[in-house]
Amino acid sequence: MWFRLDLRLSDNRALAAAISSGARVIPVYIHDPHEAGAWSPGAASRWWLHQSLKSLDQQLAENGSKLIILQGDSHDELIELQEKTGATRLFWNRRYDPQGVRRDQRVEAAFKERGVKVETFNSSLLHEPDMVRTADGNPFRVFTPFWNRLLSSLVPEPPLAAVSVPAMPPKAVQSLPLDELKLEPSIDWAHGLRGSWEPGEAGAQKRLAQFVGSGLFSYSTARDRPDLNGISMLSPHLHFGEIGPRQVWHSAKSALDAARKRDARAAANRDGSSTKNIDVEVFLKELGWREFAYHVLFNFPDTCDQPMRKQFSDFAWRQDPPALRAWQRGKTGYPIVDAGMRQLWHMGWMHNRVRMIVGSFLTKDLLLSWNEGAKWFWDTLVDADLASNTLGWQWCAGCGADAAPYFRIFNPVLQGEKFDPDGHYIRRWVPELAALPSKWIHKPWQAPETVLEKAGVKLGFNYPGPIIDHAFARKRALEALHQCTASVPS
DNA sequence: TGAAATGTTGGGGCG
DNA sequence: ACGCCCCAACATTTC
Repeated sequence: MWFRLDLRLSDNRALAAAISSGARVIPVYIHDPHEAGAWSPGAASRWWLHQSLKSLDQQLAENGSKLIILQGDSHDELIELQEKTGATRLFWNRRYDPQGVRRDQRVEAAFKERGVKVETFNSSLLHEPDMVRTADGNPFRVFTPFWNRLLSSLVPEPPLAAVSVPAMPPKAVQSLPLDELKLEPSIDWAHGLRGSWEPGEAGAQKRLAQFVGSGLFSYSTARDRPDLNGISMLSPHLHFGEIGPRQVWHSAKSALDAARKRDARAAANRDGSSTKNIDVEVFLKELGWREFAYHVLFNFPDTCDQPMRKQFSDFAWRQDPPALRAWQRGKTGYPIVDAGMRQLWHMGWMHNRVRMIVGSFLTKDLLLSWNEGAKWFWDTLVDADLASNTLGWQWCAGCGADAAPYFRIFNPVLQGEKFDPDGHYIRRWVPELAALPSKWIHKPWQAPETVLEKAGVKLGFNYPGPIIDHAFARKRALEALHQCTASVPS
């Protein structure tokens, strides 16, 4: 059983099939740092991967089995392993990113040639990324019709229960010690990650239970509020396959069914206008965006570097290293932007509403390339996922599938006031502004001198003034992007 | 899964 | 009573 981004024992189809084959199962993970080229896992992802592998190995140890860890070219290592063990079959769950697909094809061909049967499964998506097409046979480029089509043609199969993995003889194969993969940082900067997350299947299940139990039925409104805990935070667990989308889907649906039954029993004198089904619908739609991201990346594999809309191919994004650095480090002078970037730096994750705001700020206010944003997120996010990251950044820049139109430019002050009305999110992540009254916390440069002084804020000294004037930046972006998009439609 | 500019409406002040 | 102006509130259009 070749583990990759499916580091769990429950609802793992390849693993379940391997075990039910009745043969002795060798669980193996192969670390190949060069395989994905520029999109090899970033620092935050490697930290997570280390913890997740450790967790999986512990789970396997409880069964008397263990995770065999290897390092090197996947194809070569697997061939060698097969020769050593005489394995007769190879199981894995399919990858759908371009590099993963190519690698899998190569391995599959090699093993077929050697007479070893390869069996592959889908455990990471609700659908095969090339399952649905528009009426004229093309991949979808717009989310809503994609999702409608998927919903009408998809009955997510129920998740599989956890399996117990048969014990392995003690000296079956040599495994590298996990530490030897050097996934963890040599200078320990990961305390913020440790304090925020529990990588591994158990941690994923806890998150899911927590969300379904207390956040699901306020999701449709609370999801936009970075100052609340209204979201599942499952993204890194889903990325590493510590939990699968079928499990999430099923859990949300079951909770809805249960709630409906309760409501029906107690419904005597209520109007029955529960919005629970809306909440669940909106939540499941987010799984849908994940599916859409893979649909797009699978069918347009060069979009991780290249804009999908070709008129953006030679758009003159500015070069401005100091501005880029200010954005990365959360020192733009716009509190909501800085709060987001600092949250990212601290915990390897950012609320999605704030991702849109910082993405708009980078690409439209600063006119820096979305590629820069994608690279930074790739290195700092624990949920860095090639499909979602690519779709998200091209959405922000306006050059991708179902992207924000060029004139949609977020005002960081208004966004802050709308989605963090009491400034709690700012106070948590930008402590130098904590004493400012809510009225000014999203625009400290407009606050009266006396207010700033009382709050201990010295603009330009302990908190930067705005790195750029938004009204000016907006006009500049409109002009540049209008030029770019006007010539050729689509 | 925006924001700003521009247009419209209607109440109230006031000559 | 009437017309005029102001302007807030809301709606529509434009970027």
